[in-house]
Amino acid sequence: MMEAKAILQEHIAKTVSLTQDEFDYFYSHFKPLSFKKGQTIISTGDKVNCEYFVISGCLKTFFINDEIKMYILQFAMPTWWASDYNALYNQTPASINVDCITDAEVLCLSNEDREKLCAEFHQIEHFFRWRTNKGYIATQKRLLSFMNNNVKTRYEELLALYPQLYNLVPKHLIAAYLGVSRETLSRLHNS
Amino acid sequence: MMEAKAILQEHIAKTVSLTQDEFDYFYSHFKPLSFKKGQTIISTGDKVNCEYFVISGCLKTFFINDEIKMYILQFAMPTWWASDYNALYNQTPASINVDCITDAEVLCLSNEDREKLCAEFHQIEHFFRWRTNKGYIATQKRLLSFMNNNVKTRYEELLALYPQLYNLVPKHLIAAYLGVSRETLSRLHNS
DNA sequence: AAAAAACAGTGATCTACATCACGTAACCAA
DNA sequence: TTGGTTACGTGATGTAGATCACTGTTTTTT
Repeated sequence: MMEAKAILQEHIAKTVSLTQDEFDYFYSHFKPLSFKKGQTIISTGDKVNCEYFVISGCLKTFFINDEIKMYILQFAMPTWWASDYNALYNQTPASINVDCITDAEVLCLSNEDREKLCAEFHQIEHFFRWRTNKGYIATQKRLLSFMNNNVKTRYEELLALYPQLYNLVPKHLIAAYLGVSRETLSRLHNS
Repeated sequence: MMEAKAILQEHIAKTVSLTQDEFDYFYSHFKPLSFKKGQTIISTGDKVNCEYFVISGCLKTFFINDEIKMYILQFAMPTWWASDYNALYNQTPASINVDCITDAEVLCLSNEDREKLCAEFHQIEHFFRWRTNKGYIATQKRLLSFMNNNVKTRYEELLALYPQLYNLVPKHLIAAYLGVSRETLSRLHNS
């Protein structure tokens, strides 16, 4: 966990410049946590207080329909942020879940602390505006791809973007991200 | 166009409080524009300089695939913002289009001016962070609905959220928003 | 008012993907 | 080692929605 601070600092520095003192203060609000493969971080119905910055490992944020089907919104890799943002910002019970695909180390930031930091430091508010911006644009692109492309194209798009995923996560999770049955995904290889 | 300023002011006030002087200064960066039904605001390939705040009428932002199929990302109604945000923020050529479903009045804000205002006024940066937040959460919800629900459910969801749409926009545009053929949407009524 | 364009409904057929069912291999934990 | 769970592949069949083709109606343009 030695390098968690450095990883966050480098991540922030890509968008805004903080003095070392400012960053130290910023970092002091994060709580490092370790999780084992399979552990749950947020469950449907929970009160959501934090968002999570991934240092190592891989999380997934997902929705379960009819207690049966799972749809994955995001695979969260190192330097990605994950939470149920709807629940977090609106202080409603979680409607999606977050858990660990692999062992994972994360930094946890509470909603209150984020808002406090945003109010205290204009630069930090700027950082979070840009972070959300990127998420918004990426989600919009994914929505378009969903409307526009068939499963095979979306699969190739995903692997082009995140080649590590192919070996890191089981195929049925990739299917759940693509919104397709695992059988159909399996058959895609042979065509 | 008398009330454009009041409409924007009320919209902003829901998220942040600016003094009248601050708001006057903020407003001075917006340029009022009027468009006729059918007019194009942003076309694929354009350099995108502005985002648009809708005062009256209805815009659509959409993507055209293979010069044939259209997918609508957003119907922009009064007090909504519209642009190709990917192109706007990353200064790349537009990949989506914006045009007018009805006659429309909008307020136009340039990318430069937004960033300048955000840098000058912490509160304004805060406003734009929250606006993007809401867009991000809404887009994520729509993505989930896309994965999870069939056309009929998505159609009912849309009409529940925006009852005006049914009479305001032609059915084939609603089909293009739902990502379904106009024939299928038409058949939905009878079932 | 006439012509043209856009909008809307419906039948027939096609297809991508879902679902069900089954078999096999890999990876655990006791 | 063994039994159990999870992952993966593949055939058979079902179905939501796409596509094509045609018709009628409403709106816009001249």
